[in-house]
Amino acid sequence: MLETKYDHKRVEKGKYENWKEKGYFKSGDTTKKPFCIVIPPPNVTGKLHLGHAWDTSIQDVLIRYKRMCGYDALWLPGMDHAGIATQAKVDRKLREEGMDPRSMDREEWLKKAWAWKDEYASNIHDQWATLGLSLDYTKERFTLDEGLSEAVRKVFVHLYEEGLIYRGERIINWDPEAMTALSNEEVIYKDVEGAFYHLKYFIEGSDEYLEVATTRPETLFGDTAVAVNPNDERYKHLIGKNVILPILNEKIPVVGDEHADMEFGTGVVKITPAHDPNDFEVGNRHNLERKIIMNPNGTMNALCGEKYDGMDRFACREAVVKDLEEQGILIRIEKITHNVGHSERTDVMVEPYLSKQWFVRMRPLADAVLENQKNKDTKVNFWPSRFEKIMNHWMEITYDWCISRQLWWGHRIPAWYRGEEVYVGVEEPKGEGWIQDEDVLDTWFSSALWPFSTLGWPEGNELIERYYPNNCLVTGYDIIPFWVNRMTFQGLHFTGKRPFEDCIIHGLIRDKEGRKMSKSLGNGVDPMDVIEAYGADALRYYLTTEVSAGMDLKYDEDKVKSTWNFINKLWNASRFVLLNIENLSEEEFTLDGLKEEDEWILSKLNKAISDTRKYLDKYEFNNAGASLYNFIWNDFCDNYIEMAKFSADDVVTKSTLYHVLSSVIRAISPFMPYVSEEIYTMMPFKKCDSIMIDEYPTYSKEYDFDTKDVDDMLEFVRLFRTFKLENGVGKEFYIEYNSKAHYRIITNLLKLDGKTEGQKGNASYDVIYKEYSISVFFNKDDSSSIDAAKKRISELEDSIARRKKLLSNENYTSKAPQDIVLKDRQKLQEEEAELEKLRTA
RNA sequence: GAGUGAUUAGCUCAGCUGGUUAGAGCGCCACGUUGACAUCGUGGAGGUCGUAGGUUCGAGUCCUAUAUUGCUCACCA
Repeated sequence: MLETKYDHKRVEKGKYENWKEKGYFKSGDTTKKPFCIVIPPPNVTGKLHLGHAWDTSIQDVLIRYKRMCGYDALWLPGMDHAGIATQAKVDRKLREEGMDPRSMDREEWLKKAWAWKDEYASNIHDQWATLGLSLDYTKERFTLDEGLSEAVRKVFVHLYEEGLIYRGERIINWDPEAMTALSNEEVIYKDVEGAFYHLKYFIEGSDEYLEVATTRPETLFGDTAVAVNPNDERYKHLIGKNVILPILNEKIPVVGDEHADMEFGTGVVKITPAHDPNDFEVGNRHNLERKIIMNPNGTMNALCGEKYDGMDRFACREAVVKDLEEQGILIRIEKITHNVGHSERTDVMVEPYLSKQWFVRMRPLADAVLENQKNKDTKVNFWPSRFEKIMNHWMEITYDWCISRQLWWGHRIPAWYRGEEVYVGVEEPKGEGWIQDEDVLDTWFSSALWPFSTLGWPEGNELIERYYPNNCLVTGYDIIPFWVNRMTFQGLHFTGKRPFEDCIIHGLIRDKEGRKMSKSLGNGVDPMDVIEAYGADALRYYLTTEVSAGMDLKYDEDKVKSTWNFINKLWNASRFVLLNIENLSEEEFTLDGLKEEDEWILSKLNKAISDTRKYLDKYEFNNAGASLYNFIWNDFCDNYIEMAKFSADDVVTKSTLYHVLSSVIRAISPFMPYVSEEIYTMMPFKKCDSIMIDEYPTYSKEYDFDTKDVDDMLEFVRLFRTFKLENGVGKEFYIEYNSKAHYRIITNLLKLDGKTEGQKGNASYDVIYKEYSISVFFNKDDSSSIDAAKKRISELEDSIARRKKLLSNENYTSKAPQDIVLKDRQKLQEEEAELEKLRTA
């Protein structure tokens, strides 16, 4: 039998292993309609955090719900190799062990990385299990699997042949620590303290100079021109002349280019084509030389002169400024705060760097998405819909995607070189002397294929046929640019279909103060610690029902605690029911001859179930949770169970208790799989071996009744209690029933049995509501304190006056919908009747 | 600079296509251990829904402006 207290550790122990062993997580029953979600693959870099717990809990609620609704539910698990993130961590670990990762052999290094992957994958599996996620492990994939790698090569080659992938020299975002290129999305802009250094660039053969302001004086070694606006009257005449580049004392031309903004600064810009994207464009327009003056690790190279060769870029800035000052070139230093790009993974300042990289030509792919989003039958539907704008905006402004990374951990680019020859193909080219590109692809290049590569694409097979497009994708809004957008254009391009019909977007987890959870702030919370303290069920319910769709969530442990209390409440209600229906058999079970309170709770149950289903179908998990919470706590525990106590021997009461409890635990099971299973197994009879393969409860028309009478009685009970408390009636009092209404439930709930005999007190009061009226006599020295009636009368008078005024407004009665006006008229009548009774009492 | 959210009770949040007297949890106050639960029960206090206009018979909800704050994107060398 159940303990008096819910023990989450005992309840959750062993259940997951049992479900997994019995094969309940497996998909593939082709007699059913398919429903498929693929998990956003977590990085194999570490532990899952609260954000993962939130994201996966939502998916598990959905998949369990659909499974119980009779779908062949596939939730496909997997992980992401997470190129740069993993490589950075593996390198760090190797360094800690005294090894230099960069001097290792590539194959040797990869062995270490795979060992790391295995270790972390196993941690993640344990965490998934603890969370209770019903993932179909028979279909688990990893982004570096052979099948997925083949899909990646196929996509690369295909896009190359279509001219949508090309290799070119461009300014890209360079991470000098990881020593790799980055995409725009991997760059995070932060405000930093900096300065404008105003410098003199002397005009050749003259004492005159142009005043050039720059935030990066160390890049002057790469300057190959100075630009002024061709319409700028101040400098127009200088176009075509030369200026002297400081320190190096080289001649560089003055060019006229629109890029120079007359309004900004001095109107003169130094042009460094190899180290600034705008300057690169200017350089192209004027055929300027591209001087790369830095090494890949962020140190200066020989072009900067002997003094600066090998110096770190930041040390070089200081040294250059000092030299310029000594040479009288530095006019002044103006302190400013500006936005500077940092690497998402290593947090170092990103260097705009001229480099030969592979790119995806985005425009045609993005346009296809924009076009498809106009078709309501084939578009990706966002929930909430406002997030579609984020995707569309990105599609409108996106430009070519740099996909090559100078890393080892990832899919090696399927391109081979032999002298000037380039070969791009799925397989290695035949013949001697071919050398494969050393670089790997951006992690997101492979994740973009996840919805179909995991199902076996490019081989056409029954998995693709059956589960693609996926029904849903669940992720946070921060991932839309990185992932959702790329899945969408790749899906459209390669399968001709959207990758998923619905894209459910949630927010970010923040700490109690609203700050992002991060390692540097030390405000992170480990979901495993929360589960240890309150159980997976409490954490899951809390995360999935706390906020409305798309909103951020401020994590508050007290709320997890109160969710635990809610589960304890459900636990104890179940305990009461199970104690009372211990020997109820399936044959005895009957819902014939329902009492009015039975009809009442069954109707409330119906409402709760249909609301819950309605909300789950709209992915409004918070509303679904609230509807179950209110039903369980208010209707079932506070009211029905109290009423049932007075007829607990009745087989109809027992059957009703059974029916309600059985429905409730099934309805809440997707949120709380463990505790619902525990209660399910203790039911005297049940349909299945596990709640997770039983049916989700449905609305049943035959058990929908008019509940007004019981609602009225409960309202009377509330008024009676209020009166007793406010007037300090205490336990000793005497009552008289004043009307012929039946008082069975009221008498029981208020424990009025035996209150019709004994001493009448000196004070008295009539509690009246609708057809119910009871006079209460009790002892009180100061009977003048009884003002509850006055209070109620004045409430009624106010309300009646308000309503009369409203109903006398012809604009209202003629323009408002008639059912609403009718309701007002009825309500007015009721209030007037009640007031009349109170006055005559 | 552009886009997009938020602003409702002390705190954290709900509030669907506009409908009467705006809800929940936690916290607070009073009372209460009757055999599911004190991790509980009963009752209560507490909000002019950021501000100013407008549309409407009727606005937390729609429109305009504005303030504060968050996020995304783009940015000035």
